[in-house]
Amino acid sequence: MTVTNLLQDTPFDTFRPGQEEVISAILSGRDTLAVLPTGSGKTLCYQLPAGIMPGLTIVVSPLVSLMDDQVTQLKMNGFQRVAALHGNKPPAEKKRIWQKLHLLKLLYVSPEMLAVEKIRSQFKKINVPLLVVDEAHCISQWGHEFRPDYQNLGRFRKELGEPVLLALTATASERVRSDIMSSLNLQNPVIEAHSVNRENIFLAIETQHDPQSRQQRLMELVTSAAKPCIIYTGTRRDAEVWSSLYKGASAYYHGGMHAEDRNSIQGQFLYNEIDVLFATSAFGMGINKPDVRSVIHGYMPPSIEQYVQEIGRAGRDGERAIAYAVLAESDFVLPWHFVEMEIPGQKWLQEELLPASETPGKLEELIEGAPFAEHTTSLLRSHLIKAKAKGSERKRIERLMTHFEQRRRERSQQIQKMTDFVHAPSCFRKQVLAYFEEEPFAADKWCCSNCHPVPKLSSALVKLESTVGWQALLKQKLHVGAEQNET
DNA sequence: CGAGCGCATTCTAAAATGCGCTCGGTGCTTTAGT
Repeated sequence: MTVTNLLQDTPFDTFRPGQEEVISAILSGRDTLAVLPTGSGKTLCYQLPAGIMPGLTIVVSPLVSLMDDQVTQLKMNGFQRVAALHGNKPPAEKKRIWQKLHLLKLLYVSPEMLAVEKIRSQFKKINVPLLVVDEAHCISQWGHEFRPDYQNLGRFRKELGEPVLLALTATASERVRSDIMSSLNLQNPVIEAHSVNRENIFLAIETQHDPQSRQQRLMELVTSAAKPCIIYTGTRRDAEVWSSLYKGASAYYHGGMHAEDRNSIQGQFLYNEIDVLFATSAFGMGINKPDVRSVIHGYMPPSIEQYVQEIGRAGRDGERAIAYAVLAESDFVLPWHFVEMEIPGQKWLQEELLPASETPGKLEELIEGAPFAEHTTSLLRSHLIKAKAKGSERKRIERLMTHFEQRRRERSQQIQKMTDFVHAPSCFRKQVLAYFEEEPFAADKWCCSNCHPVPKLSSALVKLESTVGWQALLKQKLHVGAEQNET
């Protein structure tokens, strides 16, 4: 039986690029790292094997909303033996899932769920042939500081008896790939990687001296930009203020809002009731809106990876789009502040933490009052207070110091590379590809502001309707019936 | 680091200036049940 025959029981006729390779690798028992662009049907890569392999496939997913979306999509496609287990579920439903665990083929969970001892022990009792880590770049992007449970997935896998592992993501530099592989303990995995290059997105970057002129320029750009348009901001306040300053209809979106409001705004943007959205980096993961024509950055992302992820939300339909960044001097400072807030420096470690560890009770007091982000405080707490029973204190502090030093170095390098990137006079596309260690490529006319004059944002749409539009339309017609649900 | 806020100061007033303080991004979880 060939892998293609497996499509018989699905709504699909053919595989998209990469899917067949990934599925074959999994079915032959190989660990797989799949770096596939959004829109390439990543869900099928584990849905098919999960249906075939005996037992329960566990999918680790970063967001509750993402889990629920996937479950809804799969059920709509006729795949019923699937559920999501998370804290927003009413207790009665959670209980039902536990009782029917043996009837399920796919179960979505968060990494935090897997950190709960009682939950892990339940999973250890059943047969788990395949463990999937969706949006696997989170291991590297969030796992070190923000969501440390991402670092424990490797241990969880070992506890389950080393099931086959599939790591899925849309963007992963060499650094992120090796981070994923070492964290999940992937031995000699099959790597199915496709280019991060998005030929249809024009890259433009400019720097204004002061925040006022940036704000003014940003407003001009948003006004003339082809819609729908996402404007990424560095702070929640900027998202709110700029949204109120913008003359047309717009909305804002950030992590400090109530879930209902976030859902409602997201829905309105998805269904074109709002075509201008000012958002922090909270917006985007798992959002599949094909026709976003412009992504405008009013802040500098802390890494090239994050920049690529955010601009990648434009032009998913393959038609032309523009990614525009308008930066101000102050933007180059903000990411350094987040490093300061999350990773204790040598000075604090040497002059505060080390002396405090000599006096009983002083350590707790120092950690609770430390000037760091909440998740950093809890990391210090769990490493130095809760873990007190084992090992010498001095040794544990020294290990932490080495760890923090390395993390500061890594984060600093990412920020520095991003800063160098926006200032460089050479082709932005070539720079991005070089960062991802891909072959150099410069698009003919639709490339970047260092290669060509920036086209008028609104012209993107016009051009598409007259020239590229009919081709896309034809392609769509020819593929009717073969379309897969994007996940 | 630096933007933005409240507050005090400042030539009897009013608006402007300056000081010190605060804040700045991403999300998950606390199984159930007599």
